[in-house]
Amino acid sequence: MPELAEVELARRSWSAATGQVVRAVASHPRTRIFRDCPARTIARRLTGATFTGSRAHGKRLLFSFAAAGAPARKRRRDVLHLELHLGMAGRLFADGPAYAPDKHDHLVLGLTEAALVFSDYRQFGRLAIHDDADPWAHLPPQVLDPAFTLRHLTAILDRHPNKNLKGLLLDQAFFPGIGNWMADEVCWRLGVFPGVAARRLDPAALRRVARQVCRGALHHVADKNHARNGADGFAPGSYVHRVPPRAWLFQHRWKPGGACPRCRTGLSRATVASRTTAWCPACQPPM
DNA sequence: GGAGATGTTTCAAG
DNA sequence: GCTTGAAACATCTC
Repeated sequence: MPELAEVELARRSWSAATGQVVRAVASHPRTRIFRDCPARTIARRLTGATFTGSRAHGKRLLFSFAAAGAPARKRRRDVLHLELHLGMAGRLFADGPAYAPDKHDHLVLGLTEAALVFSDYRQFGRLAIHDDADPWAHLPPQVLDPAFTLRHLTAILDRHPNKNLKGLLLDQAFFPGIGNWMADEVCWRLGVFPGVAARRLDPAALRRVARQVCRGALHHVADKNHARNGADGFAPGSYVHRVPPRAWLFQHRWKPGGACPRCRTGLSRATVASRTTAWCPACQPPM
């Protein structure tokens, strides 16, 4: 599930515990989640560390800690980061410090006043520990970054003239954070069949629509006024999961007999770029 | 029981 | 070298 907005929600669910100290780390050490970094390494490095902050980039999450025992004045040097990817079914949530881990809770950070949980029944998610000051220095610009310029996008399209639009949108090196439903949403708003080759696209229109969909997804799914932890009567740490409005393709793409919210034509479905893809045959005629 | 899944990596083939 | 496509991963839901 997790795309841009849900990753942001996941980040916020843990960030409420910023400032607390990790007292204990519990895990299911033999699961695939730990294929990049052994569970015991994570437990050893994080125990005693102070949770100092978090960032998200596309579908990646980075939680920063001040190492255990570092004098306060030196803490800026003794940073370590827990990087996390939610894969297909991973989720993060916070609970009380006495939380009892469930079957698929692969990592539980026991903090002073909360438990931070990474749960993932499919185990496509992954974890890693970084020591560099900025482990994300090499990542490409995000769609909503100022650096995601028309020139930047035009260069991508020029380099991959035969790649199709859907495949382009799903590539995290080009459009970090865009996943299957957001890719379909962009194609639909653009009025372009997802299988169309990059060389036939208008870079300015693609940039504008991709930014619209990213902004809209963050607004509708993870707006701070709606989705803050503890807001709307939800328990602290729980997910508050909104969905985009009915005018978005999102609301119709999985429904049997789902119709285009713009022209009411029945939606088509097929595999494009190896992923299930929905589009409107009238608004996005295959060319 | 079988198919498919809002993801990524790897590998083979064109 | 570049691109595409399929398989693999593990488990749940329909």
